[in-house]
Amino acid sequence: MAKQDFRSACSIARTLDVVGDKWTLLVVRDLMWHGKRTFQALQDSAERVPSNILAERLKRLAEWGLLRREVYQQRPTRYAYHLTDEGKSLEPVLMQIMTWGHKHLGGGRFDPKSGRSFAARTGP
Amino acid sequence: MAKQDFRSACSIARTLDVVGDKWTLLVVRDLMWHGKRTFQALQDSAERVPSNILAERLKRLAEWGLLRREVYQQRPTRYAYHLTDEGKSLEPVLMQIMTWGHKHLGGGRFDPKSGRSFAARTGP
DNA sequence: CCTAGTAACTTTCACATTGAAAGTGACTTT
DNA sequence: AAAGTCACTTTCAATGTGAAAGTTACTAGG
Repeated sequence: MAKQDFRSACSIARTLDVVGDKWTLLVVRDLMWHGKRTFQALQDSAERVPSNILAERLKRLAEWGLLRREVYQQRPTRYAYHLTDEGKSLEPVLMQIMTWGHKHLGGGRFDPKSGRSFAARTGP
Repeated sequence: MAKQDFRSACSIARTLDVVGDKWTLLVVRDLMWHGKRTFQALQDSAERVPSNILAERLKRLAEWGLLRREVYQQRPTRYAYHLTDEGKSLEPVLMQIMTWGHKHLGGGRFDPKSGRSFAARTGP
Protein backbone atom coordinates (compact mmCIF):
# COMPACT_ATOMS: atom_id res chain seq x y z
CA MET A 1 0.00 0.00 0.00
CA ALA A 2 1.22 3.46 -0.87
CA LYS A 3 0.78 6.53 1.28
CA GLN A 4 -1.92 7.99 -0.93
CA ASP A 5 -4.00 4.86 -0.34
CA PHE A 6 -4.44 5.39 3.38
CA ARG A 7 -8.02 4.91 4.49
CA SER A 8 -8.18 8.30 6.15
CA ALA A 9 -6.14 11.15 7.58
CA CYS A 10 -6.39 9.65 11.07
CA SER A 11 -3.00 8.71 12.48
CA ILE A 12 -4.43 5.67 14.17
CA ALA A 13 -6.07 4.40 10.98
CA ARG A 14 -2.82 5.00 9.10
CA THR A 15 -0.72 3.17 11.65
CA LEU A 16 -3.14 0.26 11.49
CA ASP A 17 -2.83 0.31 7.70
CA VAL A 18 0.88 -0.40 8.20
CA VAL A 19 1.14 -2.62 11.27
CA GLY A 20 -2.48 -3.43 12.12
CA ASP A 21 -2.59 -7.17 11.85
CA LYS A 22 -1.92 -10.31 13.81
CA TRP A 23 1.76 -10.76 12.92
CA THR A 24 3.61 -7.61 11.94
CA LEU A 25 4.29 -6.26 15.42
CA LEU A 26 5.50 -9.67 16.57
CA VAL A 27 8.18 -9.54 13.90
CA VAL A 28 9.12 -6.07 15.09
CA ARG A 29 9.17 -7.34 18.67
CA ASP A 30 11.58 -10.15 17.78
CA LEU A 31 13.90 -7.80 15.92
CA MET A 32 13.67 -5.13 18.61
CA TRP A 33 14.13 -7.17 21.77
CA HIS A 34 14.89 -10.78 21.07
CA GLY A 35 17.96 -10.46 18.91
CA LYS A 36 16.46 -12.37 16.03
CA ARG A 37 18.15 -11.56 12.77
CA THR A 38 17.50 -14.32 10.26
CA PHE A 39 14.39 -15.62 8.54
CA GLN A 40 14.86 -18.92 10.34
CA ALA A 41 15.17 -17.31 13.76
CA LEU A 42 12.05 -15.22 13.18
CA GLN A 43 10.15 -18.27 12.06
CA ASP A 44 11.10 -20.17 15.20
CA SER A 45 9.30 -17.74 17.49
CA ALA A 46 6.77 -18.99 20.00
CA GLU A 47 3.82 -18.01 17.84
CA ARG A 48 4.94 -20.01 14.79
CA VAL A 49 4.29 -17.55 12.02
CA PRO A 50 3.79 -19.33 8.69
CA SER A 51 6.76 -18.82 6.37
CA ASN A 52 4.76 -17.25 3.55
CA ILE A 53 3.23 -14.72 5.94
CA LEU A 54 6.63 -13.96 7.43
CA ALA A 55 8.14 -13.38 3.99
CA GLU A 56 5.29 -11.08 3.03
CA ARG A 57 5.47 -9.08 6.26
CA LEU A 58 9.23 -8.65 5.99
CA LYS A 59 8.77 -7.34 2.47
CA ARG A 60 6.10 -4.89 3.61
CA LEU A 61 8.16 -3.66 6.55
CA ALA A 62 11.10 -3.14 4.24
CA GLU A 63 8.92 -1.23 1.76
CA TRP A 64 7.81 1.03 4.57
CA GLY A 65 11.42 1.59 5.54
CA LEU A 66 10.99 0.03 8.96
CA LEU A 67 13.60 -2.67 8.41
CA ARG A 68 16.41 -3.55 6.05
CA ARG A 69 17.62 -6.84 4.66
CA GLU A 70 21.35 -7.28 4.36
CA VAL A 71 23.62 -10.00 3.16
CA TYR A 72 25.79 -11.04 6.06
CA GLN A 73 27.49 -13.97 4.39
CA GLN A 74 28.38 -15.09 0.88
CA ARG A 75 28.61 -18.73 -0.27
CA PRO A 76 25.94 -19.55 0.61
CA THR A 77 24.22 -16.20 0.66
CA ARG A 78 22.62 -15.51 4.01
CA TYR A 79 20.51 -12.54 4.99
CA ALA A 80 20.09 -10.59 8.20
CA TYR A 81 17.16 -8.34 8.98
CA HIS A 82 17.36 -5.37 11.24
CA LEU A 83 15.23 -2.44 12.16
CA THR A 84 15.93 1.01 10.81
CA ASP A 85 15.64 4.02 13.11
CA GLU A 86 12.04 4.36 11.97
CA GLY A 87 11.43 0.75 12.90
CA LYS A 88 13.05 1.25 16.28
CA SER A 89 10.77 4.20 16.88
CA LEU A 90 7.93 1.70 17.32
CA GLU A 91 9.36 0.73 20.70
CA PRO A 92 7.01 2.93 22.79
CA VAL A 93 4.05 1.50 20.89
CA LEU A 94 5.18 -2.04 21.63
CA MET A 95 5.77 -1.12 25.26
CA GLN A 96 2.24 0.22 25.72
CA ILE A 97 0.74 -2.80 24.03
CA MET A 98 2.80 -5.10 26.22
CA THR A 99 1.91 -3.25 29.38
CA TRP A 100 -1.79 -3.39 28.56
CA GLY A 101 -1.67 -7.11 27.76
CA HIS A 102 0.24 -7.84 30.92
CA LYS A 103 -2.30 -6.03 33.06
CA HIS A 104 -5.50 -7.17 31.36
CA LEU A 105 -4.77 -10.47 29.67
CA GLY A 106 -2.31 -12.02 32.07
CA GLY A 107 0.55 -12.23 29.58
CA GLY A 108 4.22 -12.26 30.51
CA ARG A 109 6.22 -9.06 30.60
CA PHE A 110 9.59 -8.63 29.01
CA ASP A 111 11.90 -5.93 30.27
CA PRO A 112 14.03 -4.60 27.40
CA LYS A 113 16.49 -3.01 29.84
CA SER A 114 17.34 -6.14 31.78
CA GLY A 115 16.56 -8.53 28.95
CA ARG A 116 14.58 -10.61 31.39
CA SER A 117 10.95 -11.58 31.25
CA PHE A 118 8.50 -12.24 34.04
CA ALA A 119 6.16 -15.21 33.90
CA ALA A 120 2.58 -14.88 32.78
CA ARG A 121 0.06 -14.51 35.54
CA THR A 122 -2.45 -17.31 35.89
CA GLY A 123 -5.00 -15.63 38.17
CA PRO A 124 -7.11 -12.53 37.32
CA MET B 1 -11.56 -16.57 21.37
CA ALA B 2 -11.18 -17.64 24.99
CA LYS B 3 -8.21 -16.83 27.18
CA GLN B 4 -6.87 -20.39 27.02
CA ASP B 5 -6.65 -20.09 23.25
CA PHE B 6 -4.04 -17.32 23.23
CA ARG B 7 -1.22 -18.02 20.80
CA SER B 8 1.42 -17.59 23.45
CA ALA B 9 2.18 -16.16 26.87
CA CYS B 10 3.54 -12.97 25.29
CA SER B 11 1.55 -9.91 26.28
CA ILE B 12 1.98 -8.39 22.85
CA ALA B 13 0.74 -11.52 21.08
CA ARG B 14 -2.21 -11.66 23.48
CA THR B 15 -3.13 -8.04 22.97
CA LEU B 16 -2.98 -8.57 19.22
CA ASP B 17 -5.25 -11.60 19.63
CA VAL B 18 -7.85 -9.20 21.05
CA VAL B 19 -7.40 -5.92 19.18
CA GLY B 20 -4.86 -6.78 16.48
CA ASP B 21 -6.75 -6.06 13.30
CA LYS B 22 -7.64 -3.27 10.95
CA TRP B 23 -10.86 -2.10 12.64
CA THR B 24 -11.14 -2.85 16.33
CA LEU B 25 -9.04 0.03 17.62
CA LEU B 26 -10.88 2.47 15.38
CA VAL B 27 -14.11 1.52 17.10
CA VAL B 28 -12.42 2.05 20.45
CA ARG B 29 -11.11 5.40 19.22
CA ASP B 30 -14.60 6.57 18.26
CA LEU B 31 -16.07 5.54 21.59
CA MET B 32 -13.13 6.94 23.53
CA TRP B 33 -12.69 10.33 21.90
CA HIS B 34 -15.35 11.08 19.34
CA GLY B 35 -18.46 10.69 21.45
CA LYS B 36 -19.96 8.05 19.18
CA ARG B 37 -22.50 5.93 20.96
CA THR B 38 -24.77 4.26 18.44
CA PHE B 39 -24.23 1.65 15.75
CA GLN B 40 -25.16 4.23 13.14
CA ALA B 41 -22.74 6.82 14.47
CA LEU B 42 -19.91 4.28 14.54
CA GLN B 43 -20.70 3.21 11.01
CA ASP B 44 -20.57 6.81 9.77
CA SER B 45 -16.89 7.20 10.69
CA ALA B 46 -14.40 8.39 8.13
CA GLU B 47 -13.09 4.90 7.44
CA ARG B 48 -16.51 3.43 6.54
CA VAL B 49 -16.39 0.17 8.40
CA PRO B 50 -18.73 -2.40 6.82
CA SER B 51 -21.77 -3.04 9.01
CA ASN B 52 -21.20 -6.78 9.37
CA ILE B 53 -17.62 -6.19 10.50
CA LEU B 54 -18.74 -3.50 12.93
CA ALA B 55 -21.37 -5.79 14.43
CA GLU B 56 -18.85 -8.58 14.85
CA ARG B 57 -16.23 -6.32 16.44
CA LEU B 58 -18.72 -4.82 18.86
CA LYS B 59 -19.71 -8.32 19.91
CA ARG B 60 -16.08 -9.30 20.42
CA LEU B 61 -15.28 -6.18 22.42
CA ALA B 62 -18.33 -6.82 24.60
CA GLU B 63 -17.27 -10.46 25.14
CA TRP B 64 -13.86 -9.23 26.25
CA GLY B 65 -15.52 -6.81 28.65
CA LEU B 66 -14.10 -3.76 26.91
CA LEU B 67 -17.49 -2.24 26.12
CA ARG B 68 -21.12 -2.62 27.06
CA ARG B 69 -24.31 -2.34 25.05
CA GLU B 70 -27.25 -0.66 26.73
CA VAL B 71 -30.80 0.15 25.78
CA TYR B 72 -31.20 3.91 25.92
CA GLN B 73 -34.68 4.08 24.46
CA GLN B 74 -37.75 1.83 24.21
CA ARG B 75 -40.29 1.90 21.37
CA PRO B 76 -38.40 1.56 19.18
CA THR B 77 -35.54 -0.07 21.06
CA ARG B 78 -32.28 1.77 20.56
CA TYR B 79 -28.88 0.84 21.84
CA ALA B 80 -25.89 2.80 23.06
CA TYR B 81 -22.36 1.45 23.30
CA HIS B 82 -19.82 2.65 25.78
CA LEU B 83 -16.43 1.62 26.99
CA THR B 84 -15.97 -0.08 30.32
CA ASP B 85 -13.04 0.92 32.55
CA GLU B 86 -11.06 -1.88 30.92
CA GLY B 87 -11.90 -0.45 27.53
CA LYS B 88 -10.90 3.02 28.64
CA SER B 89 -7.58 1.64 29.82
CA LEU B 90 -6.62 1.28 26.16
CA GLU B 91 -6.19 5.05 25.93
CA PRO B 92 -2.38 5.07 26.37
CA VAL B 93 -2.12 2.42 23.67
CA LEU B 94 -4.19 4.53 21.29
CA MET B 95 -2.15 7.60 22.19
CA GLN B 96 1.15 5.90 21.32
CA ILE B 97 -0.23 4.56 18.07
CA MET B 98 -1.56 8.01 17.17
CA THR B 99 1.70 9.71 18.05
CA TRP B 100 3.69 7.28 15.94
CA GLY B 101 1.37 7.64 12.96
CA HIS B 102 1.44 11.40 13.23
CA LYS B 103 5.21 11.47 13.21
CA HIS B 104 5.93 8.82 10.61
CA LEU B 105 2.89 8.63 8.35
CA GLY B 106 1.78 12.23 8.31
CA GLY B 107 -1.64 11.59 9.81
CA GLY B 108 -3.65 14.16 11.76
CA ARG B 109 -3.39 14.33 15.51
CA PHE B 110 -6.34 14.53 17.85
CA ASP B 111 -5.86 15.96 21.30
CA PRO B 112 -8.22 14.23 23.76
CA LYS B 113 -7.70 17.02 26.31
CA SER B 114 -8.73 19.89 24.10
CA GLY B 115 -10.97 17.83 21.85
CA ARG B 116 -9.29 19.45 18.87
CA SER B 117 -7.41 17.83 16.04
CA PHE B 118 -4.57 19.10 13.95
CA ALA B 119 -4.53 18.65 10.19
CA ALA B 120 -2.58 15.89 8.53
CA ARG B 121 0.83 16.81 7.29
CA THR B 122 1.37 16.58 3.57
CA GLY B 123 5.16 16.78 3.39
CA PRO B 124 7.63 14.30 4.95
C1' DC C 1 -54.59 2.41 6.23
C1' DC C 2 -50.65 2.93 3.43
C1' DT C 3 -46.16 4.51 2.43
C1' DA C 4 -41.82 6.33 3.73
C1' DG C 5 -38.20 6.73 6.95
C1' DT C 6 -34.85 5.32 10.61
C1' DA C 7 -31.99 2.38 13.59
C1' DA C 8 -29.73 -1.80 14.26
C1' DC C 9 -28.44 -5.24 12.60
C1' DT C 10 -28.19 -9.89 9.47
C1' DT C 11 -27.62 -12.30 5.24
C1' DT C 12 -25.60 -13.19 0.88
C1' DC C 13 -21.85 -13.96 -1.99
C1' DA C 14 -17.78 -12.91 -4.74
C1' DC C 15 -13.25 -12.01 -3.76
C1' DA C 16 -9.00 -11.70 -0.88
C1' DT C 17 -6.18 -13.47 2.81
C1' DT C 18 -4.48 -17.03 5.70
C1' DG C 19 -1.89 -20.90 7.00
C1' DA C 20 -0.35 -25.87 6.72
C1' DA C 21 2.46 -28.33 3.97
C1' DA C 22 5.34 -29.38 0.40
C1' DG C 23 8.63 -27.75 -2.96
C1' DT C 24 12.80 -25.08 -4.84
C1' DG C 25 17.59 -23.44 -5.39
C1' DA C 26 21.96 -22.51 -3.73
C1' DC C 27 25.13 -23.91 -1.34
C1' DT C 28 28.06 -26.89 2.67
C1' DT C 29 29.06 -30.94 5.19
C1' DT C 30 29.63 -35.88 5.80
C1' DA D 1 26.84 -38.93 -3.76
C1' DA D 2 23.67 -38.13 -0.12
C1' DA D 3 22.03 -35.41 3.49
C1' DG D 4 21.46 -31.04 5.67
C1' DT D 5 20.68 -25.93 6.07
C1' DC D 6 18.79 -21.54 4.90
C1' DA D 7 15.70 -18.60 2.68
C1' DC D 8 12.29 -18.51 0.74
C1' DT D 9 8.07 -19.78 -2.88
C1' DT D 10 4.17 -22.41 -4.31
C1' DT D 11 -0.09 -24.77 -3.66
C1' DC D 12 -4.63 -25.04 -2.14
C1' DA D 13 -8.37 -25.66 1.18
C1' DA D 14 -10.36 -22.97 4.68
C1' DT D 15 -11.38 -18.72 6.61
C1' DG D 16 -12.21 -13.79 6.60
C1' DT D 17 -13.57 -9.48 4.32
C1' DG D 18 -16.58 -6.16 2.44
C1' DA D 19 -20.26 -4.32 -0.80
C1' DA D 20 -24.87 -4.60 -1.13
C1' DA D 21 -29.28 -6.00 -0.21
C1' DG D 22 -32.50 -7.73 3.18
C1' DT D 23 -34.87 -7.98 7.86
C1' DT D 24 -37.22 -6.44 12.04
C1' DA D 25 -39.30 -3.10 14.74
C1' DC D 26 -40.92 0.75 15.18
C1' DT D 27 -42.60 6.16 14.20
C1' DA D 28 -44.28 9.84 11.30
C1' DG D 29 -46.82 11.75 7.53
C1' DG D 30 -50.52 11.76 3.94
